Amino acid sequence: MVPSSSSDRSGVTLTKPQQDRRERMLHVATRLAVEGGFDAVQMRAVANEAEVALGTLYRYFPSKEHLLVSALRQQIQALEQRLAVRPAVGGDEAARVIDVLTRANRALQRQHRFAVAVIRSLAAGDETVAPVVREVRDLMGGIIVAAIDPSGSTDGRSLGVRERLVAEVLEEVWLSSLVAWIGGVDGQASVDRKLADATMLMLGPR
Amino acid sequence: MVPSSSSDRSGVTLTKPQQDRRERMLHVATRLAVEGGFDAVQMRAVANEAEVALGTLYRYFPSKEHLLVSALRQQIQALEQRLAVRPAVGGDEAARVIDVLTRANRALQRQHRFAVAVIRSLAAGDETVAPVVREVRDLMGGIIVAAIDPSGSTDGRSLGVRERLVAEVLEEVWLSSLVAWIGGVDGQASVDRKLADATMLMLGPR
DNA sequence: GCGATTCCTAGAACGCGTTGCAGGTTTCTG
DNA sequence: CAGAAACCTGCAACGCGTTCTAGGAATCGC
Repeated sequence: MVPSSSSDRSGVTLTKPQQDRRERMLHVATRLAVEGGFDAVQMRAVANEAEVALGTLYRYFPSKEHLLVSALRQQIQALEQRLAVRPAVGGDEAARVIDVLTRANRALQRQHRFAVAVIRSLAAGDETVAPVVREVRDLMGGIIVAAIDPSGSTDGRSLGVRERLVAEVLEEVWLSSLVAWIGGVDGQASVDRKLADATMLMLGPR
Repeated sequence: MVPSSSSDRSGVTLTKPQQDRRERMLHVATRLAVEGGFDAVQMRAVANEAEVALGTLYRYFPSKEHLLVSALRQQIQALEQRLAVRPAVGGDEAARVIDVLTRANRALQRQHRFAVAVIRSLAAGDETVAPVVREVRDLMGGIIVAAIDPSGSTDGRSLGVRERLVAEVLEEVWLSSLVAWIGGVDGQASVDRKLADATMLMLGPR
């Protein structure tokens, strides 16, 4: 595990007041997203409420999407910590994976507006957000891998090729069914169902 | 097959000049998206080049996302037609599915800018676009199902539950890996690879 | 401690999606 | 064919993401 930096940035280290500012901006963005969704996260509003100039906000997060995906990353990191404390339950691989993914979904589904805002940003296809998107996906992939193999081999070296691929596919299904949900194409129950189906198709008995 | 309407709208029938207008708007939107991507599809520009008032454009397509997803629907319908003429090749289910999905991807990958624009719109989560998004997903699902079972039983009544679920999962993987591609998270080759992996995991030999 | 550099603030300004409005034109109804 | 209704046009106006500028504040190198 990395020494002390919990909300790390790539490369550069931030001074204390800078970490504070960054934290405030993310916090305000999260709150506004929870309360009013994508449209309510207005850059001017975030800057004002975080007591920061608009230009500063843009210096830390070069776009609205970047800001929102960063907020999601924070949430998923929190989820990861909770899972480290209370790992997935269940006898076999499939049960554990379904348990973990269902728990992850509940967190999002409790906050539809927030989910819409961040998932939309995740899928916006802005090139400059790519690094953060990759982090989010890696984080989620790691969570799934950990559910498949909770033996604690941190680097996952012990995992077979097949298991790694299964985790990858599940990650895709996760994102995509969330997209279908936030778009009103599917109900929120079908996110869980699709993930369970996919899991059983790949890990369950034929 | 439905009588004569090829570019149908839900319920209402359009007069000839209206169909023409609709066609022009979609055509211009597609061209602008191919040439310059999401940002180049400006509502004023589309209206001007399609020789239509801005208000009229909004009457037909209540948002930019709606317009772009409709353009995608048109393309996928075209793909469906091509596939009807020249069905998927390959001995077993897995090979046929991979063939079809690879072909579908090539069409998109040849036009990165268009792909970014439409996929982004597909995932924007705008509730008013939901009906069109559903159509796109159903269309794609149908294409996959047809690849699994090319026996021609149009309604798919002969298909087992498992096959239906596999098609659903593949549809999710398709969208999600496209999202990863347009976001610059993955290279374009990995879209094909992920789809092939998922297909083999579910339809191939264990 | 002091100049240089980087960071932060306040706010104006631009571009584009979206909406609203005042008329003219086409299409429906009887 | 007359009147009504729906549709279309041209254009002004609003809101918000993003960029830019000018100047003050903090930080770094020596």
